[in-house]
Amino acid sequence: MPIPPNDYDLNDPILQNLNDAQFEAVTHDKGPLLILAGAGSGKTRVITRRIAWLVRYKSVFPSRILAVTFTNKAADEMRERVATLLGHEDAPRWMGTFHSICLQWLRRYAERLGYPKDFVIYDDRDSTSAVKSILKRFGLPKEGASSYTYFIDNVKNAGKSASDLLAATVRREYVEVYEAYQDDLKSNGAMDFADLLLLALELLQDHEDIRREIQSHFDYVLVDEFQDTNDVQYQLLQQLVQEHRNLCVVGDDDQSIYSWRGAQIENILEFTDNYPEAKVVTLGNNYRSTSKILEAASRVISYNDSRYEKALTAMRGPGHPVIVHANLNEKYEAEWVVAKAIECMEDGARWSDIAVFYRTNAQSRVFEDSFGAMGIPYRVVGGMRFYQRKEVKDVIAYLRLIVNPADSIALERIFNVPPRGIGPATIDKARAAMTGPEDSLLMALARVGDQAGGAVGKRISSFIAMLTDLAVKAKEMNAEQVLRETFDKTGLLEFFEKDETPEGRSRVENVQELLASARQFYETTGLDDVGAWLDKVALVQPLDEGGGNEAVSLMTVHAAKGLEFPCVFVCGLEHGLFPLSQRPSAATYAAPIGREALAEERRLMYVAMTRAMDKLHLCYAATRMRYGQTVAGRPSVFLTELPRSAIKLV
DNA sequence: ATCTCTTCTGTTTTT
DNA sequence: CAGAAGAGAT
Ligand SMILES: Nc1ncnc2c1ncn2[C@@H]1O[C@H](COP(=O)(O)OP(=O)(O)OP(=O)(O)O)[C@@H](O)[C@H]1O
Repeated sequence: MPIPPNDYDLNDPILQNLNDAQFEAVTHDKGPLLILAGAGSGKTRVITRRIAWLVRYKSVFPSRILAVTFTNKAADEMRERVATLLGHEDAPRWMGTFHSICLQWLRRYAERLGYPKDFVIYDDRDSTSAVKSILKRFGLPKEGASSYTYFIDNVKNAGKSASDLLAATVRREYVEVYEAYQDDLKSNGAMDFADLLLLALELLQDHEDIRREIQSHFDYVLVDEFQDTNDVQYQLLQQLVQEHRNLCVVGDDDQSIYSWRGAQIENILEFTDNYPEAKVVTLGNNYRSTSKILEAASRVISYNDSRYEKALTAMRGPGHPVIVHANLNEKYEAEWVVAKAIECMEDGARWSDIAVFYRTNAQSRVFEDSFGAMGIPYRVVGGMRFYQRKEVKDVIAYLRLIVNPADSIALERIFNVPPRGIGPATIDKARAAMTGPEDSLLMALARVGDQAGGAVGKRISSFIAMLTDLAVKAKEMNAEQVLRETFDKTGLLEFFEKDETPEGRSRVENVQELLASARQFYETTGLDDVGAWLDKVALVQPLDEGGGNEAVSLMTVHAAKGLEFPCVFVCGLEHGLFPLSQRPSAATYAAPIGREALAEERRLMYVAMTRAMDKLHLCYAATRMRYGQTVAGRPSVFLTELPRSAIKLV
């Protein structure tokens, strides 16, 4: 029985501290709902409260709500906030990224699509390896590998099939490589990130019974950061809510920063074309930033055309002006940031209130050095990702091969790590001996070994016996135990330990950390299945805990999306770096930047600036090391777009 | 097949 | 300046 509005208990934490527009959105009943609003206007607050409201006031079962977030971290945070409002037992179970949600469905239904239940997930490096081996097979130059990978990812994110491509004007070899790639992954029992979405969509579109089953699970679907969904994701949503149309999407077109991953701003701007009956709520108050910060950010984004203009009023006082500072080079820049960070701390901020943003991960190095030199705790969020490191990938490749022996990319990685007398020539033979999609590289290698006999044959058969043995044992073990057993049987850890260079030692540390992460996974989830841990490893990048809770955060602007900090530094504001130009040649620092690309860079700048609550610093360096060479830069256009009245040059 | 030394090549952004 | 890939020696 719905409670009439005047009976709402406004002291209920679920309904407290909401303005009229927010309240309206939170308590919207059935049917589509679009919340299109600027930065810091409380969009995430609305979506969180709305979930709680549905459960508490509409008696919706928590398990019948699906909430999609952009990152796993955002999902964790939302789960935590909803749990605070409702208690842990009433927090919805289905909260996560599109990828993690699709994976859960695919684990159940993969066989219906001709994939094994134990399929593995390829990251972009694995994809590139797969492409390279196809190029080799086709006799095409392997230099182009990344452009093929890029092409394949784009095509899949746009939801196009091979036949769509043939119609379009795409070079034939691209289509051929694309098709070979899909076939290879399938026969390897592997899916890449785009497949997780695309194949989940296929489940819903082509399998009536599965569609009904999944659709009947959810009464309400809510999506945060909707401006960064791609076509496939949007189609998934449309399938899910087909019957009840209870779809709530939340976003800001000015914060769309993932077009390179297929994100379509049109999804949010044209939402009402697909859902004409949608209720549209705009939130016009910014609660996060001081008015000077908001004024500066709003001015910058106003230089973009074709936006959906949203009035945004600062709810806070003027505060400090935005500080703009020029530096001699990137080292001075980092030192200036550290000095200013110390000032912030002396003014009462905690280290964790401070964040440093940059455009590219490579820039983090100097800041790490400078904060480290002053003994200030810091953590690098994202960055050179842990699970992508060579040694970590090697270890994981063993586990993948144990779970899924068809994974040829994993086998090619580790067949001779540590060296066991099986060389590239032998693997080439095995590859040539493969008979078709039903065959696997590992089986072919076994046959080659049998035929060869002698020393090589013996090495191969003992390698295969070892893997088989591990696979049998793994069924009875959790991930940590399998890792230890693998180290024991392969001598992998000793192999890494033999290298006593600093890099070698850090490799060993990373492998140890991997063990710890596997142990922690088992302790927190109770899942003793190696496959479950591999899924987690593929989808969730670890939050870098270096420096503990009380640490300055260093991250790319992309990683900062959705976050807020009292004290923010946006660094490297040079033409060619931020905005970044696509082809930075060695000689000239900056190439021309296209209009659309510049607009997206500007949105990125807007995201960066609007993360700041109290203090915002913008800085750049006159020269910077790039490719080991010092190059001169000039200030970013975005700096020239700042309003005089809100900034202070120091 | 393996090890070591040299060349080269390349850089957004992330699920 | 890396990190990967290639060449050449053992
Ligand atoms: N009605 C309100 N009264 C007071 N503070 C609010 C209100 N609504 C939101 N806030 C605060 O404003 C800040 C921004 O909220 P939130 O993160 O939900 O905004 P957002 O629209 O999701 O931001 P962005 O899109 O920039 O990530 C938060 O600190 C939140 O607690």
